[in-house]
Amino acid sequence: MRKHSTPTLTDVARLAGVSTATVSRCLNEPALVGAETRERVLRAVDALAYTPNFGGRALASQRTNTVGAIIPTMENAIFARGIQAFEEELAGAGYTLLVGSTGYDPEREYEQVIKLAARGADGLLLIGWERPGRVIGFVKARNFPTVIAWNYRRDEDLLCAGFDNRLAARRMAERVIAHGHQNIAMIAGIVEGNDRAADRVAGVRQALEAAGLDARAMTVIEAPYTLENGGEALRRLMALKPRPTAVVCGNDVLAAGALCEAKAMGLAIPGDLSITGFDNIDLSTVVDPPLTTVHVPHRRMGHAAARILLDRMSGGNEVESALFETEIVERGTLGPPPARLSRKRR
Amino acid sequence: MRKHSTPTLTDVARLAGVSTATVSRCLNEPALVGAETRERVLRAVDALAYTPNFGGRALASQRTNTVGAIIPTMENAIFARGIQAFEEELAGAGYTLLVGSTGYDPEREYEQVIKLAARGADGLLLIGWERPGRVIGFVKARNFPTVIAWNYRRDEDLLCAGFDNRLAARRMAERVIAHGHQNIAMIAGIVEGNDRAADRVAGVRQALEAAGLDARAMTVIEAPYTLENGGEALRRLMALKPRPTAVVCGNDVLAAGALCEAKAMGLAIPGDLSITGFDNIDLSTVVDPPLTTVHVPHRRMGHAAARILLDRMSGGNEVESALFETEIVERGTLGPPPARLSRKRR
DNA sequence: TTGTATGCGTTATCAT
DNA sequence: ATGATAACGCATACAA
Repeated sequence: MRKHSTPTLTDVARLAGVSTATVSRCLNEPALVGAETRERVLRAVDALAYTPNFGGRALASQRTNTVGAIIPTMENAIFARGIQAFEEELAGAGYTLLVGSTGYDPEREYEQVIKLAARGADGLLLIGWERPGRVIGFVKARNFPTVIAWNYRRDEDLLCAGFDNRLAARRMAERVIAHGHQNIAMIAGIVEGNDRAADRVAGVRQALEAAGLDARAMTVIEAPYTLENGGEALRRLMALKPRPTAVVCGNDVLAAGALCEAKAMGLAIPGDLSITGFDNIDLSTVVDPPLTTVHVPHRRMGHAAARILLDRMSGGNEVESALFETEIVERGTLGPPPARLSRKRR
Repeated sequence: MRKHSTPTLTDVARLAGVSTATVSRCLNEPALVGAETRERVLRAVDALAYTPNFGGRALASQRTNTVGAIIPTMENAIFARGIQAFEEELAGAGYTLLVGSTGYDPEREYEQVIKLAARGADGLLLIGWERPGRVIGFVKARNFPTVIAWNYRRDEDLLCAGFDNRLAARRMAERVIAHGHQNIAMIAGIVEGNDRAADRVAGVRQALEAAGLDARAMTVIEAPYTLENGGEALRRLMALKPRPTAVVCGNDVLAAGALCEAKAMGLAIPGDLSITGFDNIDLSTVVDPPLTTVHVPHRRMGHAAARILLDRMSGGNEVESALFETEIVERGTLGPPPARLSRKRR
């Protein structure tokens, strides 16, 4: 006896008194089979609780109706909404989504790509553009249907569904500057190997420069996206002299962490300090005061990514990359800087 | 040309000038092959960027080194930590985790089980006990290695790694009562088909009863775990006369939503109203005031579930179900009831 | 140590 | 409309 014996096509065929070919047809092209036979076969399928073996099917048909998505993390909600939408659209077309995460480690991403390819994924979604050459090399060499999400870029042979992280961050920084801030610091994600994080820093720098402020003097603390890191970064920022009057964060989680820590330090938000987020995840509405942040149309982006990929997988070539607009949602953490300039003078 | 042509064992064998069997051995049992041959084979593997085809391997070996986990949702963080730990332990033993979600729909859970079985999963993790008979029927009929997590129960043939949801909720309610509350309401998850949610309600009822309060009179609002639902439920609760002085929530997300709404209504927490959560996810630390909630040792539970499953998959039978203790973490949302009794008298 | 040969469960081609 | 049968890519029992 096998470990847990599973009925096979042969079992069904025997029980129904037909050939395996007929059973297979019943399941895949029911139209090609006689009504009465079909009846009998389906009864047998039911009786045995038969389910087609995936490996066998993949081997014989060279397709899996499976696509893989590799995201940096499942731990926080950043990717949940977009991937969910991606999955929905794919499911509608009969595809199953397999998702793997890397913990922001490029090496693990490569492993995951290989693994998904070995599992016969028909297509692939990757987050962002910056990664070791061999991942892209693999994808291009195999002509593997792939879509890049979460960051927009023009590219000769890879399509994407994303937004302009640099511009979005720039707009937010401009808004902060418009409120009167001159001394702005930033808490960003780890920039190395993460083009979204890097672009967000670059965007803030651009805004400073355009406003005639010293962009290179801006303090940027990089840290993985956790509440604790946000809090710790804020503490370091508040030890600076002069203190920044606004902290632009590359992510809502960092911003929420910073916000809590600031309150714990007795700072009034936004009275003493302004803080902004990025992503507009649920978390940003529930902190007090709620975060002023950048809204990203995650769901639409996920849907678009799926449509692009479906087109590529079916050999199409007409769909184009999709660029999405972001939007600033002003809530409670951005205000004018405190009017303490006089203090210095004394 | 195939859609995206992938090198096979045969290609590697040809290039290395050996048989396919030798190549296979090189990859699976390197010790059994000569050093010089191995060298040559591995070079060929590298040159072709060969990766074993998963379907072929599964078909030939009848194993996939894959286990499936089916969870109600990936949307909020409830399951993230535990599943992460589960995955880590599994990865250490060479297994890959596939996770599917159901949106709390039992029908979809059945589909996912079938799908994972068809994909050749060697084992399965399910959340909680209550589900339509055919899922359990399938698992038992196939003798499919399975572990139940997130809720402890003694069972003749299914093992689990979980905690006592009823008792945990009861202890929390006892704590609330000890603070002097007599009029307690509850915001719970949807109880139907969710034994964790049901047990938590039952636990609170037990505590009331044991304290001589009218357990059946307690108002319970059931809702899916979202911030909005928590907020809306709170509004309904606050319309009750007399108003409850404490709201016990079956989940941190509901509690956070309720907390925000309460503050928006101008209520002081815990001065005017006490609120408690359940799960101790990150969210609970970042709201203001931070949530008093029930800590669940998610990581240890995930690890234990993995060890149980690994044992079952390797034909073992010695590991037992694991029961974990929970712990109340008092933070800022539980206090004594407001002393307004006099008001009624006037 | 290495090679030969068979079978895993399915699909797809070709007959009938 | 249905049935034989040859792949698909790999692991493994057995032979050498």
